[in-house]
Amino acid sequence: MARTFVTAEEVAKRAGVSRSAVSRTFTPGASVSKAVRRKVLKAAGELGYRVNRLAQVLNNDRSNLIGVVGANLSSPFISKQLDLLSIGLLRQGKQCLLLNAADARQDIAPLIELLFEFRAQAIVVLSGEPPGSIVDECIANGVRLILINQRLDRTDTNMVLSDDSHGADLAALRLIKANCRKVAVVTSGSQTPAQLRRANAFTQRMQAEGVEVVAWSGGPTSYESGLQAGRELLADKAIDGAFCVTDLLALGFLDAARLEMNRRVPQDISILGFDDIPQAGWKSYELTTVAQSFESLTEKVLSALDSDDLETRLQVVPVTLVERQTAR
Amino acid sequence: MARTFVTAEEVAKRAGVSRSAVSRTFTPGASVSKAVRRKVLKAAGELGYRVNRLAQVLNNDRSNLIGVVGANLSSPFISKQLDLLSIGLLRQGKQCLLLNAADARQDIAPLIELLFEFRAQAIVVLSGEPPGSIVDECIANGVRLILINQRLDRTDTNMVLSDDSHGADLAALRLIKANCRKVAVVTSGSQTPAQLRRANAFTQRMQAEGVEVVAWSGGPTSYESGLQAGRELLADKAIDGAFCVTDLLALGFLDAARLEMNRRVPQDISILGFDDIPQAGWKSYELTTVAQSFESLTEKVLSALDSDDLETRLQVVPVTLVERQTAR
DNA sequence: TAATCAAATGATCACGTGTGCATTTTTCAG
DNA sequence: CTGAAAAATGCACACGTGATCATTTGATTA
Repeated sequence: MARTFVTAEEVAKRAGVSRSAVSRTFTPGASVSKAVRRKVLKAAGELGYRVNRLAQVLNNDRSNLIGVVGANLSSPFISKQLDLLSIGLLRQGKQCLLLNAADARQDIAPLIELLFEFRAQAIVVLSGEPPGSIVDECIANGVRLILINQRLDRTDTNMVLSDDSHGADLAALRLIKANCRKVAVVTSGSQTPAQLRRANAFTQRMQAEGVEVVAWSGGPTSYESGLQAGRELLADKAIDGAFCVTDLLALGFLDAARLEMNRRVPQDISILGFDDIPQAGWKSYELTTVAQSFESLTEKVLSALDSDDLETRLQVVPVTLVERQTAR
Repeated sequence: MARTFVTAEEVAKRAGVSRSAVSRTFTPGASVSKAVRRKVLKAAGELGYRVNRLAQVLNNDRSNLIGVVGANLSSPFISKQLDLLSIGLLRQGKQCLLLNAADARQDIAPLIELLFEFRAQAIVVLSGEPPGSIVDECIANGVRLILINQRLDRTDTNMVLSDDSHGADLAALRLIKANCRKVAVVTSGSQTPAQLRRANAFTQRMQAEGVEVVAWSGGPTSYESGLQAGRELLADKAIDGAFCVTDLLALGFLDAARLEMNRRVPQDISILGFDDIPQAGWKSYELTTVAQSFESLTEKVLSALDSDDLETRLQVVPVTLVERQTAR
């Protein structure tokens, strides 16, 4: 028990060849005769030999390890993202070193430093904002850094993000079309940059159109926070529209409106979300929402990882309004 | 650009000490004088030195890498599991190497072999059944294998699973209490062992009580499959109870019943689920369900990883019935 | 001060690979 | 059959670290 792994040396001895031959057998494009290759593969199979990738990296320096940092991994939005990303990475022959930031407010710098120690080739940040010093360090060490839905004010980092402000604009126009006179904009208490961009763009547009806007903010980015928002905001009978910057918030708000605050949706109030998580399409909700394309986001991230051009730094993915049943 | 990482050698040179001193500075419990440690830390800080964990592993053989294999990472159940697990691993100072099996039916053997190459200390399987040969290989190489909600017929593997049959029993008793006369049991087409255990235990109990049971199976484990099940099954007006072996299925079934097949829940039909995912508690559903304790499951896994006793192989975590509004 | 002992230090080895280099074997054309 | 080119092979080095060991430094006691 607790035996150690088989080494190339042992395989070589058993096959009656040099260790180099073993190494070459498992190195594509290397020069080995058929006969030797066969002997090596036979011995390797019998012993259960596996190349030690950690030792490989030592003189290869291509670790194929991609660090992924994120929080709230069980939220529908992030988990979908992680799902697609991890599938794509595997397809690219890369491995996914996952670090959970647990709390979204937690500083992710220590996690990224940990990834440095593992010589990660690149780091994908699903949520949380890396401090500038860390970004510098990534560049200094040749580690590619890719931020999702995070906009940093620098030109030396890869950023892939949905078109938040345009999405917020779509939401605003939709509520105007629904003839709303007084609308709520709901964000979570964590106030991520993406949420702020959406809320601000929305508010700006609505006010430009002369519609009164009430802002609400609180709690984590969750269904429960949306519920709470609905309970508090809908004490005001005048509110006839709401833009929740996240679907989770919107679904909670929707339930509060219909089931607790006695509103008919969309007759009495129009409710819009953002993200288009699977639950938004469930029959009990049929939420009208601004859809991010998870597939496009992931595709951009993967291509940024794969290609060697460091040109296209900022990639904005278009969003679309998905009409369902919660807007008049 | 694409500069390489700083090595201990360079730090030593800058600090005017030997490389050994650098190594010792970063090795807890090693013998270094205050003065040298200070010089080393200063130089390391200036150069941005990070220990190379991959090189460490080479003569340490404690990689601290834990392989995690799973499919459907964006499903509420699996993602919650992964969330808790990755947090716990980080807290234990271990790293999480995530491999996404994409399709639940996919053979996970190649993924586990890949983890061998990275010298993973242990492997946690969230979903999918590893072939026996792989299990043998894990043991031969001293890699601890931990299966979640997967019961293998061998005594040399760690298994952590919820008490499926008891849970199914709870569900059966609840439907009997609701005076159901003809009930449906819904599984997905993937028919995982866990799903089968639940369905079988349920069916057995119901039939023992003289209640007629109709089985339905199809599609992936998803909301949509539950919807489909509801549409097809509820053409039969006699069905007055349903046990869906997964909450996702149950929520789809519930929506089909109420919104498409014109049933009142729970007056006309009682619907039970299994898992207790967050959505089950949402106000629009209020699903009565058998709850798995995500926390307990994760805790067992983590302790199995941490401790060195290989005694307790099979750990069964109790389940509880959560009463909400979908059972009469 | 001298003797004893603990602490600190540097050189060296081991970990498991891939690869450059020199050498040997095989292939092929004349 | 011979000579040249090509392919295959083994040796040795490098990758970056932790640990062992002998040696040196510093502190403590008589």
